[in-house]
Amino acid sequence: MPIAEEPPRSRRQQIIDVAAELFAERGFHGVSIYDLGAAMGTSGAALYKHFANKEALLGAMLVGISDRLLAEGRGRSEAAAGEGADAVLEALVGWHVEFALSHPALITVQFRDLASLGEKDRHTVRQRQREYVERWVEAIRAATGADEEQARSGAHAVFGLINSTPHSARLERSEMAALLHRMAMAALRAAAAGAQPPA
Amino acid sequence: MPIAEEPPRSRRQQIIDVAAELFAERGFHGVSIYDLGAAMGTSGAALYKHFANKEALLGAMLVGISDRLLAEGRGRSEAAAGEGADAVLEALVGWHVEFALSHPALITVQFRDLASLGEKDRHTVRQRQREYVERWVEAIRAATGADEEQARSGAHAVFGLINSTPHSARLERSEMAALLHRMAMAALRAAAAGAQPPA
DNA sequence: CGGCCTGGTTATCGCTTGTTAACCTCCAAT
DNA sequence: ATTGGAGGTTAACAAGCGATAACCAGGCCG
Repeated sequence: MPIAEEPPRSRRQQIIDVAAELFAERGFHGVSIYDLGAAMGTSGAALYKHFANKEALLGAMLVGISDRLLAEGRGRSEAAAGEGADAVLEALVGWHVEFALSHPALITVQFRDLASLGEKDRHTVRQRQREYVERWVEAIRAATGADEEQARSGAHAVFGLINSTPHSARLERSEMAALLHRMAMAALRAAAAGAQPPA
Repeated sequence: MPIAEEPPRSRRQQIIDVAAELFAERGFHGVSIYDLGAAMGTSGAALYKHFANKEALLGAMLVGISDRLLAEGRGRSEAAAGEGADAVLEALVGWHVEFALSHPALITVQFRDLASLGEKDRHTVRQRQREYVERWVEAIRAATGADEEQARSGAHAVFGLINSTPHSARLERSEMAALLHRMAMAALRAAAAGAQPPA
């Protein structure tokens, strides 16, 4: 049997977790297979029992995260759909803030080392990201009346805002979450102000 | 004479510019000296006529940018000081937006590859950055009444928002500038809402 | 008991990388 | 005219990298 995909979790995931930390600090190319082994308490080569190569490790990491981000984002926004357009946007913001605060390393790696991915994985991740952004675009348009391009650029800007978490991190977590949430919502509502007056 | 610092500009700066582009795409460790040479139309080793080593190139680049960011930020905020606290904040936002839109690659590299710097340069850059942030913190506190930690985290968040530019870039430049400006100001005013009611 | 996955080990290979050395070629100024 | 520096060349090197091979220990299953 070829190197399969299944072993449901735990060793593989453990490696991904410590790798995320290292990649976030020094970048994909800045971390050697030897470093990874050392951080796991094993020796470099052991990694190849779990991943075909270094690139595949990054692939599993980034596909995993973009998958989760999208799935949960979709779930939460659908759950809030009954409560109106504003509630959907709040749900998305809440989820993204929560995720960014819980996994700063993953956030960092995701759009620092996307370019180091193999073509296939990169394509997959990009697709998930596009779909995730699309959710946001729809929610923003519905809640604020912004036009499509405003909404798209606004969404990216707010990702940048929320993802800034790894670079500051002074406040307590709950305070930080509240701050980011507040700022993100205010920024989004301001995004629309170009075309329509606030609907 | 040891490898001096002076040649006022042009070849050295030219190298820094194309290096910034490459580093932004693939990261510091993802770009080889050979790649750099090729992008300059010369051959790898030629680089050592201008920089002591690869790290020194990155150093010159990041020290240069943090220098400029701080100097101009200081200048503009002082120029606006007469027109009130709000004008100072607007000036800082305006400058940062302008810079981010003009030099997306530099922005990307600055806080993607800071960790790859030698200790000395890293220290220098960090100091400039801290001073720059301090300007923002003061301006935010004066304009919104936020407390210190809120202002600091808020500043970082807004940097993230504005620096998101390289990742979206669909709108026309002037529209994008207006959008980012609007969003940034709204986010900053929302940052205060934790402690004081809006002053 | 015997077998065989699973997750390790060490040794080794070949390629790439950063860096240096030695040499060449224009200008510009003495 | 010559000299010297600035900027470039090719060749070579040592180190580090990703990857592979061959081998080994233990726990679970028949």
